Amino acid sequence: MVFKKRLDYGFNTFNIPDVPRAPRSIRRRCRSKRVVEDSQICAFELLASLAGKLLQESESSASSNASEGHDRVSIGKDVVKQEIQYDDDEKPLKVECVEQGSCDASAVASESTNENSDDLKEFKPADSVLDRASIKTRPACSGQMSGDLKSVIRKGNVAYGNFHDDGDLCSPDLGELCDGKSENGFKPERDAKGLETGKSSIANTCPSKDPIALPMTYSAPVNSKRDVKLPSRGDRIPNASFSRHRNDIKLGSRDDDENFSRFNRLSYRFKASRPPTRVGDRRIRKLLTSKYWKVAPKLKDFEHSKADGGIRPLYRKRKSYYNYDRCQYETLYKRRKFFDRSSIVNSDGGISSESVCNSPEKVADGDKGSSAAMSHGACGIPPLLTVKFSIKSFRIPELYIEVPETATVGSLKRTVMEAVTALLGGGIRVGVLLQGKKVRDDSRTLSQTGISCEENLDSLGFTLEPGPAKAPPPVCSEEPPLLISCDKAPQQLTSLPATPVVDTAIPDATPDPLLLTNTAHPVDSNHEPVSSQTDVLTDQSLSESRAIVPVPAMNVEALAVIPASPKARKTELAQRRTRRPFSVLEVEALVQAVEELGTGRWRDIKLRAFENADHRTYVDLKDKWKTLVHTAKISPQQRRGEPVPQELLDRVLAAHAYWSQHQAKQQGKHQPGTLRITDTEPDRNGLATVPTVPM
DNA sequence: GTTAGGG
DNA sequence: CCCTAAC
Repeated sequence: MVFKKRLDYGFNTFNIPDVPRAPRSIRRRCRSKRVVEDSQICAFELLASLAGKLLQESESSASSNASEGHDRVSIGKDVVKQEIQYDDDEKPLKVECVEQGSCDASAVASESTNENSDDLKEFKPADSVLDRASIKTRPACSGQMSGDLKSVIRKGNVAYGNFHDDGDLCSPDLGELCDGKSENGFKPERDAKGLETGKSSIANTCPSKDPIALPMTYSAPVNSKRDVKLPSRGDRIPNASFSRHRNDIKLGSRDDDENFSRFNRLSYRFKASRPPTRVGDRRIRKLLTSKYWKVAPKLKDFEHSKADGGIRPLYRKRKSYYNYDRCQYETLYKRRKFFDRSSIVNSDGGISSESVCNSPEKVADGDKGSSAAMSHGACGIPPLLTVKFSIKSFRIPELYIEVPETATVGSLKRTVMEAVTALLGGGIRVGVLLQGKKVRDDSRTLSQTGISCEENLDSLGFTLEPGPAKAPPPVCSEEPPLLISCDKAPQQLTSLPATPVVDTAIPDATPDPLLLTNTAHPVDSNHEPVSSQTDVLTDQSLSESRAIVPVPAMNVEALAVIPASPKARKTELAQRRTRRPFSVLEVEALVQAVEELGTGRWRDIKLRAFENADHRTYVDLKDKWKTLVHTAKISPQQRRGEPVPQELLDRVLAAHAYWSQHQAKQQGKHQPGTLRITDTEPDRNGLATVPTVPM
């Protein structure tokens, strides 16, 4: 929380300054500031609550008064209220944008609000951000949320209904959506709703056809209504909030291996943004230096260990794992701090994300884009013509991975992950290829470069290159082009990741918190661990969601940090690992291992009982044992968390007493009489009895 | 890199 | 869980 707050603040500051000053209403201002903080803090909950409300409302209202505008309104109001309370920030921002006339989503929303309060309100439920996401997904999704909303909306607004009806919404016709939205005022508020929608969609796993579409949609609406739109800050802000949500979500998931893996995946995304630290990071850095990453060594060690059965090998292996874990952990933890950035990365499409783009229409917009668009908008340049880019996937630098046949799929994933992490961690740069040639002049406009020509769009590609990302000035870039659109989005395109390295970079913020959410959700909901490192690709739904979400912009923190001081980074680094309480099974395994090996040999214990639990380090085991001993000594009433069977606690005390006397360290041979097991030599592998808990 | 402890 | 001293 603390961190978050910091971030938020930083973000706020950042944003505020960024936002081009436009006349804002006082009210809005207040809101924005307030909101930002609040929303960020508990965006997730807010979303959840909002969703719940929306559903309820929609149900009741819809059923009772379908046609009445009032009903709608009421719903909208409720939603709005909540949003305001929780997510005020975004709105205010939006408002600002609107005033400026630059924001897409926000603009739409504002218009709707102002012009057609009724319709608009109804739509509001979905945040702008959400909208994007939601829009795509909703149609496909059967989620309650979406369904409810739909019904309500339909009743109230024709446009909205149409939207859904199209069903294909997802598809392609952003224009329609946009129009409908704008007209109806669909535009919604971003905050909670957006998240909700995103969630619902994710949860439902509805496969959205065009993940990218959302962003597009976003922009589209703006265009439709108004030609010009500036980039909206609102987007950025929302992103921040989203990112948070995402984090929360992520955190929520855990414990399973799968989850863990997810974690990793997610983490890697984040990781990209944050500066490498610790062992894992170091490794990564090293890896980065070379074009290829080889993971094999670890595996080799592993094999040897098995063959030899010698401790040595195991030891190595363990170490490697340890490091690995470290990395993962770090990533995860850091992700919180960096999540913003990371989110950006993600949204952009991380390495593998597919994003889709659809509409070829020219739109002015801003929010979406991760970077470029935003920046442009910020500048306030209203491009008449916009180019839309659809990025289906990123092309990444060649990664060479070598693993033994005996390697497990999990290890392969980790390996890939590591490579990707390394890549991201090292910093990524986006390159633009036009007709096979790199476009190096960043100051040229798309039209000048020829990118705006449809003929060239086909030959347009984005690449991710290792190397410190240079962060283009986030806010205003000279480049005017807001969006790039290409009908045929070249597959090679990749979204850009903002700057991973980020600390320094202030890259454009990316806007979408949604992505984060989406990503998270999908993962949770259905996806199985995808085979490939990038889950995103695998899952349609996932891809969608991800695609949709743009990803978070850099993180607020980063931004904040920049201005502030380098120290901030430290804080970031400090990110704590997510808490993963030991399960009874794990405790059981730990107790048994300690009974056999004694205390003081945590590395061996780790190897014996938790070798496959990458998230449990020997330090963790040692700490757990410490707490177990303490727990066993206190009264049951004083214990917290998942109750540990008394039987285990008794064993803990027995083993603790035994080894305290025998000085476990000396030799593992002695086993306490109380302890059951047996045999052995602790040193080697003799005892296999201990169950390994896969976590 | 491990251990052991304090925080 | 984190951080560190000590080894």
